[in-house]
Amino acid sequence: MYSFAMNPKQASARRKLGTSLLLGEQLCFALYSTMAAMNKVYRRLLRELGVTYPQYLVLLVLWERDGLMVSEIGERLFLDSATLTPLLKRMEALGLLRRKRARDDERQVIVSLTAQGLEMKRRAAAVPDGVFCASGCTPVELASIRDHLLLLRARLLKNA
Amino acid sequence: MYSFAMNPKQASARRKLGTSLLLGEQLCFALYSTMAAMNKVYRRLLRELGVTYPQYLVLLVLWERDGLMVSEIGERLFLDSATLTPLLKRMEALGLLRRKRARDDERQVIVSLTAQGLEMKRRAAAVPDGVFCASGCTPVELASIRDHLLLLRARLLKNA
DNA sequence: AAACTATACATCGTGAACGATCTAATAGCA
DNA sequence: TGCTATTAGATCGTTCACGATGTATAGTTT
Repeated sequence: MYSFAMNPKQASARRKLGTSLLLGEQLCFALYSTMAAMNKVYRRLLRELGVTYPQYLVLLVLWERDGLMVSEIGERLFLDSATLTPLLKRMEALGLLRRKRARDDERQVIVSLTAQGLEMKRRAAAVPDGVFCASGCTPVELASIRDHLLLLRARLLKNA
Repeated sequence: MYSFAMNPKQASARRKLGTSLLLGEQLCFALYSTMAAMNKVYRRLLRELGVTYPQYLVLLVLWERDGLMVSEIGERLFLDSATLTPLLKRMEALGLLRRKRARDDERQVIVSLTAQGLEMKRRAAAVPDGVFCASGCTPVELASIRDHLLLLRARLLKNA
């Protein structure tokens, strides 16, 4: 017993353009709800490590390259200081990293891993495999979705 | 000047499995950051309507079918009452909808659009078009990504 | 009827996300 | 030297998201 604003013909025309007001047809809701489902999987996997997904992302960045400025972490994760500062403080309280002002430019806060933060990389090795299993997709499928998303992201940021 | 834990050969083997610890290769981060970019586009488009993206999702659901229970809205959006109750209260305060207990079963709260909430559908017609333009993708591309994501979402929820 | 279970929401606490605004430090320049 | 602009973070207020828990109602069992 649904009430549509458009008649079926109009709706079909809009569907072809990908611009429907129907929830089930929107790419963005697919993105939103898939992200939520993915988050649920990660939460379960990360619980034993004691970190959240955004915190795990910060660790990924620092495992690739340690001793970054807050803004450099932000560039990689598309987050600004309003989000990162409290997040990093929580991680510092957990003993995963240290934050200290650079001597040569005291505006900068350098973030570096503690021994505990480094050691966690070993324990986190199982996480991507767990996600891979939960996804039930082939590596080729996953890579294909990923590359399409990255293309979409680039276009969205250009037009944002 | 990056420091990898794995040598290139190991990394390549893992890449093939889609289970790398490298940020740039993870589907999940592509999802996460693309969602954030999409959110940015929506925020701009929805600002003149005075609603947030999750509020817009609730409107989409109610425009398709009015007078739903809180839990029915939650099923469609994959959200629970802890998220929806305050969100719906804010929307009620904005005058977009009404919440009232069902007479026959007083556990249920029935959510129905006000005239203002219904009328907003007309003004929101431009939103999907705006997103479509910002995406810079063809309708076929968008539908393809969407369908891949929905498949992934179904598998993730099954294994969550 | 009393006791139990399930359902439908509400509440609480924590952790993001981000626009807007603030402060301190640095850089550029006359 | 001063003046301004820029940069790097921090802070504030609002909104989501969700696990855990509470509460009232409804249904079911004994």
